[in-house]
Amino acid sequence: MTTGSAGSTVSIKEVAAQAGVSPGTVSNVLNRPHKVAAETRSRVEQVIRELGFVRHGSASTLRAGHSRTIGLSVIDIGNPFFTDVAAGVEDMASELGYAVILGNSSGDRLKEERNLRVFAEQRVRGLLITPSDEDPGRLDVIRHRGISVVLVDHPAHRPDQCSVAVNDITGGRTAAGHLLDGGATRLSYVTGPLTIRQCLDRKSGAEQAVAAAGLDPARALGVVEMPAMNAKAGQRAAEKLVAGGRLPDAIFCANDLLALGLLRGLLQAGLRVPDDVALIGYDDIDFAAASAVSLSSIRQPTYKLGRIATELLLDECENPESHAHQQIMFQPELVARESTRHP
Amino acid sequence: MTTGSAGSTVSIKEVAAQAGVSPGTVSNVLNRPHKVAAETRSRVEQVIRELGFVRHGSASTLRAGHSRTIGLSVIDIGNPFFTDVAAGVEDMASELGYAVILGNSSGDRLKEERNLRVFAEQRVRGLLITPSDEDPGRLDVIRHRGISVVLVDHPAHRPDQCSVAVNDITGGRTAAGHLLDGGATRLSYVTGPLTIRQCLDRKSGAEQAVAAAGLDPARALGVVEMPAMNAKAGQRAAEKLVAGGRLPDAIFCANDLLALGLLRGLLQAGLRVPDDVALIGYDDIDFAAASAVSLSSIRQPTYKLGRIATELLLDECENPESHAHQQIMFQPELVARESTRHP
DNA sequence: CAAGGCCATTAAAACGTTTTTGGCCTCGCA
DNA sequence: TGCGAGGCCAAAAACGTTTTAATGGCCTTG
Repeated sequence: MTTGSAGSTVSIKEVAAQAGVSPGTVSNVLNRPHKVAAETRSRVEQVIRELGFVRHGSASTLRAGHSRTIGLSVIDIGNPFFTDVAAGVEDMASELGYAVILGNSSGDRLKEERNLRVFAEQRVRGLLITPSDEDPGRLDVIRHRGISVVLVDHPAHRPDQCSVAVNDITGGRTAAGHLLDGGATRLSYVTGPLTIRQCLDRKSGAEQAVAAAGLDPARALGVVEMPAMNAKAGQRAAEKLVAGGRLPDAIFCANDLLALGLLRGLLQAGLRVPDDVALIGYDDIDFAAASAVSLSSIRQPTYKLGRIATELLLDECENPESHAHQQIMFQPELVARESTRHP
Repeated sequence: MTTGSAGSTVSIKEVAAQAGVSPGTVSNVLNRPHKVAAETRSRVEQVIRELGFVRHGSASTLRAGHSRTIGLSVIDIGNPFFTDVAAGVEDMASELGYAVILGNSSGDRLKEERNLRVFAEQRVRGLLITPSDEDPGRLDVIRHRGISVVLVDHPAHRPDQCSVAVNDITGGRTAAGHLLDGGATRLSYVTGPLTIRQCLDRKSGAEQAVAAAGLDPARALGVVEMPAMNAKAGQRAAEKLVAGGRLPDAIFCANDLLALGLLRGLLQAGLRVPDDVALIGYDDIDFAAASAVSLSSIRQPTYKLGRIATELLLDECENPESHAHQQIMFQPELVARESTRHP
């Protein structure tokens, strides 16, 4: 008999009665075990097990003023990048005893607002968010409630704010530099909307690399801007490039989904990768290594991003006085595979 | 001035005072708008907006006895299959005003238990779970708390339980049948652990198809069982098959991740797909269509699975008396692409 | 004109914890 | 033996909402 009776939920009071102590003592066993005598403690713990007591999180939140949940708002849970981040968040949160409420905005501002509202209602202890645009106002209404916010995959512009990001300029420079190292002189950058910071930064990096190679970015770096960042858009980009004639020597895609679609389009058009055209993606998602011509990419520490962001957030929540805000910037890493194999 | 003053959180009492009504009336405006006079209602709503009031979810949960969150426990959030399901759950829950707490077990039973505990603490209104094994006992401790459970991608064995699943036997039969239709006579089934129900059911289906074609399953259907179900395992399976000589005419993989890895392994070994060997996967994840040789697959209504499961769950929670338990079984669908193009 | 019924609202209790305050008991020391 | 200190625990208030029972006013009806 290790579970309580069916259907009913057992409260701290019943545990207290059964153990012959007061509810306050049971609460202490739960939250400040060191403050209660060893013998009493073990007796209470025994009863807790016997009755199958589990704390009522809402009552706890109500009285304590804060919950043990954090909110995670991402732009596209279907993108393996965010999935990996979410896995990191979930693991770290779980280790620290927190639950994660997931909000997926799908890039829709209305959905994002609705999610923020839910987070506010749930009185999440803190919020992890990859903002879908640069508007800081929406976050203020959360912050004004006293909820800490950590930006994920987005550098904070203000010092009173933690953030965890990866240097996209370096990444863009590395990717383009790698293509140039392979002998390419005419590059294309296939990207999603340039209103997205990541896309824009990677473009800047690529331009830097082109300039550093003594070329004129305006001539040597064509830009193909697609409305979406998935495989379908990548394939359309390939068709566009092929139809336009005068293919570049090498192509840099703003993410791997685009690159995989592009790869397929190129192969279907009878082109060889990397012989006719080299190709590099971004994110190094699992599928990059598994595609027919394995895809070179720029690896980001996604899982780690999620873990660290969670750690920062909970440190800020639990130790507000000693907490030092940090804007962490990781460096991405080149992963060279077949799609950019140099001749 | 549409937001309340910074730092402090405004309660229902302050709204009541400001609007010149009692807290109970404000609560009624929130929960039973029809019970309050139109004029009073609009006045209260006005004040709510002005003060930026948002309901304290925990207080509400505590008093009302149930929350507006549901738990979602999946086996591997990194698998696009589950990601799609999660997206469906999240969308439907959000539409119905519920938040989703995500739990990822990574196939680890301990993590699953920990997640269930968190769900219990949070007093989730209901639970969606893809059980990682057949043990029903773990769920009983949740159900005994009065929390409704809907099984996802797993048929319920009991009539007092909702479930949403896809017929894996039909799927296996369809996949193998398609390969046989293409002229194959020697098949291989590359699968994850056969302790996983889905893997086993798909195998049964494949055996049925082979038998229906007048062949002996024991001879015509080789089975390659891998410990994992990702691309890496698929590639190793390819190496295994190639090294073993005597390749099959066609290969059926228990999921697309395996198939994509296998595809790469075959191509690297200089084999042509589908000319030398045909290949079909399972799940029809996005990447299946984007691989160099586009992958035939068995499509499951994943997103819909998530939506319907959520709908069933919340109907059960909100209308316990009128709710009729349902065990829904969808039929999967063949998606033929290049990897099984018949000569 | 009085009685009864209906409607909108209020007052107050309750949900299950946490936390503060204070009291008892024991132990050590003078 | 007396006193102070400190450890352990009990009692009670408080968190913000929901909900039930009660109240008051107004309208209808006899």
